[in-house]
Amino acid sequence: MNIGEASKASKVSAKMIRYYEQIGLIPPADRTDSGYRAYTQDDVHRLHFIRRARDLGFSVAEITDLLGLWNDKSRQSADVKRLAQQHIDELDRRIESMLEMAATLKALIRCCAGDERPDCPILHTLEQPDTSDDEPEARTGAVPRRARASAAGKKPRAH
Amino acid sequence: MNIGEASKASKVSAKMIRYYEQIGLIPPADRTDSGYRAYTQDDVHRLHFIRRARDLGFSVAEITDLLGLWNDKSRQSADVKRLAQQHIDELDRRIESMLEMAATLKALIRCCAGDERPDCPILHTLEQPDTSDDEPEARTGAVPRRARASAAGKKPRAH
DNA sequence: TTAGGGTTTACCATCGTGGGAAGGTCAAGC
DNA sequence: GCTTGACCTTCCCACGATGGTAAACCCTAA
Repeated sequence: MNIGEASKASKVSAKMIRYYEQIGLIPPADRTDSGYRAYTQDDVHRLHFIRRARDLGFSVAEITDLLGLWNDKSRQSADVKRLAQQHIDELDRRIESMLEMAATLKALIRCCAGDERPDCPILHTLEQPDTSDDEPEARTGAVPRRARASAAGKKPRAH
Repeated sequence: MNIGEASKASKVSAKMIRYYEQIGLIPPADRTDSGYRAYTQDDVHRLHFIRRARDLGFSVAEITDLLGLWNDKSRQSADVKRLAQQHIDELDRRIESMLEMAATLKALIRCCAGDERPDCPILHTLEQPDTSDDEPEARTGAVPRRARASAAGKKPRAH
């Protein structure tokens, strides 16, 4: 099977298939005499597995581990569960971070007239030298802004 | 003020300050005779504005617009509100996408024994050739998997 | 045989951030 | 004065996952 056919069958772009091979996520494909990559059903199966894991937001690094477990017939399901749980935790962290951003913005937007006048609490707030929590560390149970920001949007998925 | 002091005061790293200057988000800083960048209180103020906007998840491109409005004393608050609303919409889309991923994973995890045996519904599901909706287009009101994936995690914020 | 489509590699871009090297500058202490 | 350490400068590289393009090669059907 050509890379194009494998791509269609697995729903992974040819570009990405070559990339996955390059970074070692998948083993180098067999080649025809003329240098074309040749794929088997099993290869497509693995690519599709990858594709579905990506759709669930797993990073390539995490998928490396998932593939390892997938191929390990003596795996312990606890290991898979732990990987998945870690990923869920990460997702939850990022969701939480974005919810906070959105909540802050929604609160600001509610106070903005949104008319022809220049006064705007949104800009006003961005301008303020730290309104709510400012003193460096601790006090309330609020998540440190730094942490919020860091957790915000790693692992892009724009294909 | 040195770039180091401006960095501390604005909570924007020196690296980022230079980068923002390079991409034109902020005007080139004045220089001392020896070539050091020199910042005023106003410059720090602007950097801090940027920092706060980044913390709310605005991209540099969006902040360009926000800064434009900030400097425009004859702005209409409606314009600011529209920008903010668009950003909220984008955040909501990404949150929704990640919630779906997390929900799927949580459902799978509930079915995983998590013990020493190899059987695992998580791997099993990743292995399946598209369980629920498979036929190419439309049918239920489900969001196309493609769209979900694309909206997943743009705009990283890892500093 | 030729035309059109698929494939190969190689490079560039994204976006925002950090890291580091090589060299210049400044201020404090001797 | 000179040294030392902290700072600054520019320039390049890396990340992660993906898309784009270009030049060259291959395959197949007409």
